[in-house]
Amino acid sequence: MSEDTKVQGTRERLVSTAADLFGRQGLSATGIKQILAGSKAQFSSLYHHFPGGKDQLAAEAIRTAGLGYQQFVEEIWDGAGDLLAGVRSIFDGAAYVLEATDYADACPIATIALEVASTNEDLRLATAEVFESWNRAATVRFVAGGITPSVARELAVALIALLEGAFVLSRAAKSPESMLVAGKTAVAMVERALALVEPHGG
Amino acid sequence: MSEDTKVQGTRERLVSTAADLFGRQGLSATGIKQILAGSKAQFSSLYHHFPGGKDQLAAEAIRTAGLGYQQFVEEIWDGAGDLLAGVRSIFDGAAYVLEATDYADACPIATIALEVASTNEDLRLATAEVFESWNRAATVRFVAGGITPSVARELAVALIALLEGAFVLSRAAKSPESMLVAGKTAVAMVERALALVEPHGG
DNA sequence: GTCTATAGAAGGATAGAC
DNA sequence: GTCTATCCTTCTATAGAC
Repeated sequence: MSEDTKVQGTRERLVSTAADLFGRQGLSATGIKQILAGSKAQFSSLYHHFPGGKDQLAAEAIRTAGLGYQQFVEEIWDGAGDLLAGVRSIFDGAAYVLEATDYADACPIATIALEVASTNEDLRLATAEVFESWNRAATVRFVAGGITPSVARELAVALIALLEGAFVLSRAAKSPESMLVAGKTAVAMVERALALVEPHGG
Repeated sequence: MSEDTKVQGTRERLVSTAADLFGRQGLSATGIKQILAGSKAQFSSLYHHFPGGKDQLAAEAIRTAGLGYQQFVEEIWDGAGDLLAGVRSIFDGAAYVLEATDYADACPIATIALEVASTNEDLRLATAEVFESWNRAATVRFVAGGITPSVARELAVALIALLEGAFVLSRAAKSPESMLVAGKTAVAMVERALALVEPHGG
């Protein structure tokens, strides 16, 4: 009867519900009661699992959702034929999810990141660590594709910036245009870098 | 003794203070009392000028700050030698402002845009209109540079996506890296488009 | 570990004197 | 138009019975 025998314990449901709500409407706009209702949990459960209250829950939601999104993207990347097809799939997939969820599901941590950047140092660090983890993962893939480490890092940063910016613009406009254009741009960028690796055709 | 004889009336101070706070910590995290304190105004002033309360003030703050940032960027662009130098200056300027303000001053409406995208249709539309206005202004400049309208539109979208995404990443990391890389990427993008316009050297 | 009840502060908004 | 005081709700967090 230990906790890990449960399919999804109260603690996991709290983190998952919190991450969803934080991603869609932000940290401050999401009340603890709303999280409890969505998790079908009680006050006592929350403060039992997270003595630090909302902030501790938020820190864990950021890390869990950030890692979850990274894994989601890496699976898409692995499923694609090559580096370039992977980049294309990431942006196409993001555009698809945006439309399918009426532009509610986007980057799980961007809203929190902007909210806390100047107001909560612990949470800011949590978001920074997530983005840095994404950067490292993308850089590794570009290096594996034969691109030099410094260029690979720049490609990774640019790719993530394009993705994050397109999330903002697409959600605001309720249109996939920005995400599709961002994808086209990212693909062109990576294509150019790869062309420098193998200037000889085929 | 009409309102416009004053240097900056209560109404203007309210909008300006609100825009600043919304941009730095978000809409939900910013209380009306905090806005009043920052504006040295009273409750009655706020509800006199904005019968619709916080939402009406937010809508006006979004439009005013959005237009203000557009003018700020357009002045930078005008001050630069050419199209390409303008793009470079925008990102360098953004990186400079980020560092100078300890990563507090970034896009004035991105935080709100993400907060309200799925929760407040009026405010979502206000943010969408601002971004569309930026898009049009940038597109016009690229077209004036000889780029075809459809490519110009894509360049504008990509430029703004890079800028917005870099704001998120740079604020989270408290580092200018993302903004500088985004600028480099934007410059390369525009360079390539211009090269197709005048393939002959000089 | 789970429930109810409630404290204590902060939120948005309004009333009414001046 | 400006000031003070206040209403009502919501928020986070805790207490205490079981």
